[in-house]
Amino acid sequence: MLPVHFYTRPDVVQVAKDLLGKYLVTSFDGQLTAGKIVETEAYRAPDDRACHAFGNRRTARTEVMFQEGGRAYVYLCYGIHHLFNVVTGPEDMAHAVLVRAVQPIDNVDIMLERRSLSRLERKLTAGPGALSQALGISTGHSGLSLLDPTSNIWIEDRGEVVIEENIVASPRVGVGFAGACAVWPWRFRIAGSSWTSPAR
DNA sequence: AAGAGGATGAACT
DNA sequence: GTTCATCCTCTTG
Repeated sequence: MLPVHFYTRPDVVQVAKDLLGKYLVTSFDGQLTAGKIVETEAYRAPDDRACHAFGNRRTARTEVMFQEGGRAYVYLCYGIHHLFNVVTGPEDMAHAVLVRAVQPIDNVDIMLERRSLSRLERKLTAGPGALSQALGISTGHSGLSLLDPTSNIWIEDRGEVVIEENIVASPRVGVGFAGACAVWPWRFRIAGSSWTSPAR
């Protein structure tokens, strides 16, 4: 389990890069599933228009983003998809990292069943809605601590190092509404990974 | 109280 | 490449 100071650093862009190669793990009803994080995006209030907490506006939904780093922020997108984010930064800095894709690692059969798929293919966990479904994460888990030993969701360092040269940066996906912020290169992928989401 | 729109994915052509 | 499912959240009145 990653220590609290990994999450509370003030530079959310750096945390988004550092999450590449870490392992996102869930354990619900004794069913443990895990995937290696291969794609992330950074979101940063108050100056980032694409961030739900743009302008440091607090709502019931975004309140968790203002808490100290190390919690899950999960919200519903397009009425269907549950998108998993990691809250970062100290308290009152509404920063978060969206996990956009993982490589399936542990108990792939359980993930396949949750996604109603019969064989291992990229769409099992490529895309933020897809990986949340594969790992069993939903909006009901928003606000959960990733540091509490009794938590059902946490992130592990399994000793893998992704060097800067192997990180591909590009503009974030689906944020065309965000004006000038839309071109900020805050989407990060592990170079050469075949498990990242399709570019748009 | 009502309406608009979204950090997507799947199934089409 | 295009369409559309589907519902919560936020804005406006």
